[in-house]
Amino acid sequence: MALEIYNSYSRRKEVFEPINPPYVGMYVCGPTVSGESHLGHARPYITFDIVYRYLLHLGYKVRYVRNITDAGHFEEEGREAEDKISKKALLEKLEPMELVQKYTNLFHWAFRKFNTLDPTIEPTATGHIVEQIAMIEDLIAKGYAYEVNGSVYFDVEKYAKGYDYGKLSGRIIEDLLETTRILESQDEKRNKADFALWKAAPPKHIMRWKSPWGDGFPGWHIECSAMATKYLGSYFDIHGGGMDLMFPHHESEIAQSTICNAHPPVKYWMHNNMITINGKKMGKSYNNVITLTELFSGAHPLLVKAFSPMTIRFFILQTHYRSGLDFSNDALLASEKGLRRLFDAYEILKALPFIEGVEASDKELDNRINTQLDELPKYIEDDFNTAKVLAGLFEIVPTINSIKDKVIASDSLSSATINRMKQDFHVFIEEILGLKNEWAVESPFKEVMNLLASIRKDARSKRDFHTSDKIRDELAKVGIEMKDDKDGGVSWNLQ
RNA sequence: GGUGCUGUGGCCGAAUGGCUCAGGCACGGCUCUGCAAAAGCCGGGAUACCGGUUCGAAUCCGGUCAGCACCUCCA
Repeated sequence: MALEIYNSYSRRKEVFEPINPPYVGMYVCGPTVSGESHLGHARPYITFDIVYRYLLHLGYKVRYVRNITDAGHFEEEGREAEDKISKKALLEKLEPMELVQKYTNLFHWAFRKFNTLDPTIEPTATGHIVEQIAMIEDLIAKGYAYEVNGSVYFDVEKYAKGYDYGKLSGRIIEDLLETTRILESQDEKRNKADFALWKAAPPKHIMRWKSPWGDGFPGWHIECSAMATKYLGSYFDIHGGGMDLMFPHHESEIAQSTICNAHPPVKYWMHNNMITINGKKMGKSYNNVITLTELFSGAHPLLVKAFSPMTIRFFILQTHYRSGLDFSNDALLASEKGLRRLFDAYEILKALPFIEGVEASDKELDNRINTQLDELPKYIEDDFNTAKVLAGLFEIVPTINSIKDKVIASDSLSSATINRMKQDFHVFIEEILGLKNEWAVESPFKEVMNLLASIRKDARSKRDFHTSDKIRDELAKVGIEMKDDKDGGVSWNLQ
C-alpha cells in the first residue's frame, strides 16, 4: 500500500515518492488579502490541510509554504495597470498595509476555526520584493525577459521554442500566440501570451518599490516562483492550488522557474476543484459570494441559518477534492446532522470501558470491524479520498451505538478490536481529517449538566414526570437536549 | 470560437468493466419508550438520451442534449 496522488501535470495517479525523504516540500497558493475570504476559499486550504496532515501522519518532515499575496495584480488588458489593493484602500480610506493586515487577520481567524494547521512558512509577497527582482534580472540575463517602458515581460514565444508551455493546463501554444496579432497594436508586449514580471507604477500608485527598471511592483506569477524557490529549492515535491490557477498562473510559474533553475520546479501538481453555488463558480465577478463571516453567522440572504466551521469542513470532505461541489442549504443541513451523528458515536466509543483480555464472542462481527478499519488507510492513500474514509467510519457507527444500547453484547468484540477502533477513530477523525467536536463542553458547566441529568433520572425512576419533564422542557428552550438512554441513564447535548 | 471537465435515487455525493451502484440527509414500516428524542433493524427508489464494443458497462468508444471551468483577476 502506498500513497497515490493524482498529478495534474501527467494527468494520472502516481505513487508518491519524496525527492529527499524524509523531507517533503509543499507549496500552496495562498489568499490574496485584498478582501474577505469566502466559502470558495475554504476548499483549497482544507484540501491541502488534509494533504499536510496525512504526510505528517506518515512521518514525513514537511515544510509547508503558503504565501500571502499582499501586493496587487493587474487589471485586465487594455486598461491602465492598477494595483487592486491600493484601489480598494482609497475607497476605504485605509493605508494599503492596514487593509492587507485586516484581511490577513480575518483569514487567519477563519482558518483557525476550520482547524487547519498553520503552514510552517507563510511568506508575503511584499516581504520578498528583493528575491523577485533578482529572479527577474536572472530571466533578463538569460534572454527570456525583456524590458519596455519600465515594465518587464516574460518572452513566452521564445520559451515555447525549447519547452512545453501549456502542458500543465492543456493549452496549445500556437493558439495562444495566434490571437496575438489581432490585439497587439498598442500593447507593450511582444506577444499577447507574454506575461508581466514587473510593472511600472503609475504616479498615483501607492504600493511601489524601486527596481532596476524604475518604480513599480511585481507581477503576480513571479512571487510564487521566487518564494517557492527560496524556501523549497529549485525542485520540490508538491505544488497545490485551485484548478482555476492552472492557467496562466501555474503555467507561468513553471516557465519562470524552469529558466532560472534549469529544472522544472515541481514533482507533483495538485489542483482542487471549485465550489459552485447554483452551478456557478463562487467569485466576485459572479456576485454570488458568501463570505466566511456570513456563513458562520448566517447573515446572508441565501442562508437559512448559520453553519459552523466544522459543518463546512465536513461538507467539503464528503466530496473528493477533484470533484465539483455545489453549495446548497440542504446539503449543509445534511452535513450538519451527519457530522453530529459521527461525533455522537465517537464520544460513545471513547467512553466504552476497556476491559483487558476479552475474546470476541462474535467472531464474524469482530472480523468485519477489523476489515472495515483496514480499509480506511487504503481510502486516504487513494488520492486522499476523504469521502470514502467518512463512509467507512459511518459503516462502523451502528455497531458502536448497538454496543451502547446493549443490542450487541459488550464482549462481542475483543479488547484488541475495541482498542483499535478507539485508536483508528482518533487518528482518522481528529489527526487526519482534522475534525473536532464543536459541542464539547467544559467544567464546571459539564458537572452542572450531569447533576441535572441525574435529577431527571431519579425523578423518572419515581415516576415524577412533572419534575423530569420540567427539566427536559426548560433545557430544550435554551438549546440543550436531554435524552433517556436505554440503560436508564440520562444523557444530554447542546443543539 | 479554442481547450478541458461533468451529467448517478427526493437532496448531497462515492464507485471508472464483473459480487446487490458506498456513505450522509430525507422518506416509509417496525422495535425500544411514561411521553419525547436518540438509537437499532428492515425498506423503497438512480447511473441524462441514442447507438456501439464486450460473456458482462455508471465505468470503454461514437453521437445527441444539458451544465460547468479555463482562455482576463480568480481558490
